[in-house]
Amino acid sequence: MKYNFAAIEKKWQNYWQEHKTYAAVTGSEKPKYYALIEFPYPSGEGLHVGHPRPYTALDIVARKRRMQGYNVLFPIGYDAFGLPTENYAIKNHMHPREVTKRNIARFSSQLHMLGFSFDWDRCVDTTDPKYYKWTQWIFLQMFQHGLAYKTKMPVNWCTSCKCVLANEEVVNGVCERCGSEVIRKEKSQWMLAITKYAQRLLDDLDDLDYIERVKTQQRNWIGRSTGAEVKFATTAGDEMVVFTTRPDTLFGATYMVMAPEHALVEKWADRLTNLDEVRAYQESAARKSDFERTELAKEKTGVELQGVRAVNPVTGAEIPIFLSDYVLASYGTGAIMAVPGHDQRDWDFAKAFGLPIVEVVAGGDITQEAFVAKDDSAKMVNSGFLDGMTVKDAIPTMIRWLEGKGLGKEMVNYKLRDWVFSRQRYWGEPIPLVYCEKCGWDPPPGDQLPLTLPDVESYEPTDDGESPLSKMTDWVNTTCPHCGGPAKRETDTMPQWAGSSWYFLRYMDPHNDEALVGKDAVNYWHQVDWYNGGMEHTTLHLLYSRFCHKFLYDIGVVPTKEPYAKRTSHGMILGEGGEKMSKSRGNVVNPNDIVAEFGADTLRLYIMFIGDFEKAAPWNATAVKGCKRFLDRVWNLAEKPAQGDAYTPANEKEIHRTIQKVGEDIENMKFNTAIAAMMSLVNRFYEHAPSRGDLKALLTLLSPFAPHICEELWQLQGLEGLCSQQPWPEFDPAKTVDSEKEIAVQVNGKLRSTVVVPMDAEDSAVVAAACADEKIARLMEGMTLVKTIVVKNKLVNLILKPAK
RNA sequence: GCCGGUGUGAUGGAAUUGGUAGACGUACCGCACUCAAAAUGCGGCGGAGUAAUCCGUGCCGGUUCGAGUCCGGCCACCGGCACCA
Repeated sequence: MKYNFAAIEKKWQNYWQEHKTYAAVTGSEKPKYYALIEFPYPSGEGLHVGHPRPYTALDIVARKRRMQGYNVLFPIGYDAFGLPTENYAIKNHMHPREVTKRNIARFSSQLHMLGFSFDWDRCVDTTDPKYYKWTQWIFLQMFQHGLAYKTKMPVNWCTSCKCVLANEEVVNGVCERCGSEVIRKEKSQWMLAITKYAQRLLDDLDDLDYIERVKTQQRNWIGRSTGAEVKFATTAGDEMVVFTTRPDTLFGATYMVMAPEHALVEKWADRLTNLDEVRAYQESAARKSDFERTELAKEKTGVELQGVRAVNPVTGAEIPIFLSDYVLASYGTGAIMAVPGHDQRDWDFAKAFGLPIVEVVAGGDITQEAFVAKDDSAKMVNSGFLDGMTVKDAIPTMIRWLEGKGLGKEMVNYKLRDWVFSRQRYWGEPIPLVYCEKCGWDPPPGDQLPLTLPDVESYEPTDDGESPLSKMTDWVNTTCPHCGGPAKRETDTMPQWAGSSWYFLRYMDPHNDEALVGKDAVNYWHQVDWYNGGMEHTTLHLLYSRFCHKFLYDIGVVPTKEPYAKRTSHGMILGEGGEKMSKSRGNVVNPNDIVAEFGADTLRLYIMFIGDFEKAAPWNATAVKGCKRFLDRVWNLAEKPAQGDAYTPANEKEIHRTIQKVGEDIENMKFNTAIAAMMSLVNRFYEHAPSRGDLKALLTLLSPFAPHICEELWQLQGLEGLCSQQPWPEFDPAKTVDSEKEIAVQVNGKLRSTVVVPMDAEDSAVVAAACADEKIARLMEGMTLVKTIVVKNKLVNLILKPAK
């Protein structure tokens, strides 16, 4: 009989679904294991061949854990709010809800087709009111705990999406999603105070089992720097507060710079003799997009605030104050002390504006460029009481001096900004707050959640920058829950990342209407044991969800500080030419086509065999055949019942080794070499006919990778139960070793021959065997053996010198 | 500019972490089966050389009995951050 993959795969998928073979059981006596993949955004295009890579990898892990006796939670769901769906709906005059429904149905059937062992009863959909009730609930909790606040601020505005973006969503000055220009716009926005968690998000990384590049990327994004806050007196009376990482260079501060948006400018407006010039500069800076600001980075621009001067607290000198957009309003205090001798940006500005440059750290040539010492052992000069000290000592000395005078203190700053949490679009969770002129912001009357998304006539984004919901006056106008007076609902919706910040908790208890997750469930499942996802989410979803989880920990909803114990990441599947797969390049491979031609098991196998799991790998249409051939060979070996449940002596050692190799490789995500090992075993079975016991071992090892064919062959062998429910096979280390070993013989470090010696042979015996070798004996003629190096069971190196 | 990563046959990639470079697969070549082709099975496959041998893991140098692996200096490509004081 031929290997009829289509029929076999259908048969077993139906069987698993009917029997709920992969259902997770909350409260089971077995040890629990929670394996998680990032739930997909159900786009209109359906799955492409990149999706199954992480899915298959963790499916393999989940299946192996089940065989190892764990109660496994391996769930799936849909992150379905978001712009692509909304844009599609607008274009095709459909309701986003309908588009979402259709896309989810398509994704579901494709995921079923690939035979993943998801617990489908736990499927979630972020756009389901029963789900987003709890997304809204979390937001309200944050609001009530002072972590959500509304403020008018310059935000990133995508000119095409007509929507605000988080910093994390702006890439090289353009919209991460559509690539359009992003400009700065003053808007009143809901914010989440993720910065309050910056230190914890940083510290707790240390104990997590995340791959290193994820940790460093998050650390860089959080961007902690230590230094001091310093107060400068001004001739206007107000203090100017700056942040600096180099308080040791205070003697070299020859001027001050404030961000163009700095609040003191307004306060000092009356005193400024060049107010028109200042206003003009402010306006030109405000008009610049982020992109332009960074583009023009080389040329420093600015304007002096004439009429007010600052006083350097250590030199007592009056120094000028400038506005310049190289100082960012959103970092530190929005103002700096400029030390042109030792900061290149300050140096550039000082040169452009003819300002004095003073050397306070010795070792460079400040007439040529700013001197930024590579280490902190450089010596202070022109710095009064710091003279002669190293930079290392001068920093704390200066901080203590400032503290003593009440002029400053030690200070920590982060690059991380608060999370802009409103979007002016329709297809998102409504923010459940109402505004009353008298009472301010409050949860809606009756505090009833979910606050469902009303149907509107048009989903089009508006040109005035307001959400489409703002046009729904019936819905917008409501009553104040405090005073009963007229109030208005918030019309912005939440960003895409809201629903995905906590979905892993919902999987633990997806049908609970009383709580976002029940105590029993969360105490049982605890946290995700292994989470795999894309690097592109490192500073977005992954950081947001850690923040969200820490907040839920603080209010007692979850028992762990961190959501994910382990985080790994997969490389992208590229098109045949090594370029990214995309519709416009026309190089997208549709998994349906591969499944139709070769079957799901072949696709799963190939996508895991394609290369190093962590690295990008180009798709190769002809190489898929190799995996199909392998399964054909397995089929031909095992389709007819074999005899004998013991391992065949000829195959035994190879089987034990393969069990060890496959088991270890799965744990280390080296799926490609695990498959190579099984291919080798099958090649051996073609030389030495396998017993039924040999085949059992092969089928159980292979079943996490290619579950359908293994289940079928298990049955054809007349074996009991399901292959996928067998215990994971054990290996005996003693049976993996050879009795004899071929070792390399080197002469003066070069490979010259090989000899076979008994395992663990004595060094002297190895040397003797080597010298007895014909080729070696020839090389030794007329030479003296001066030294031998023996590496047990590996090689022997003979050092020879010409005999004199 | 700063921080990561990568560089191995025609090709995707292996290499017990300093110990026989190229496992496994693809492509290609040969043989068997076939009228023939496909499929399948078996064998070959880094380069040069008839051979003995020599050369070979981006480039240059070093450490070592021994380097794809460690160190120093370059080059190329990929990713992240980027006027963060």
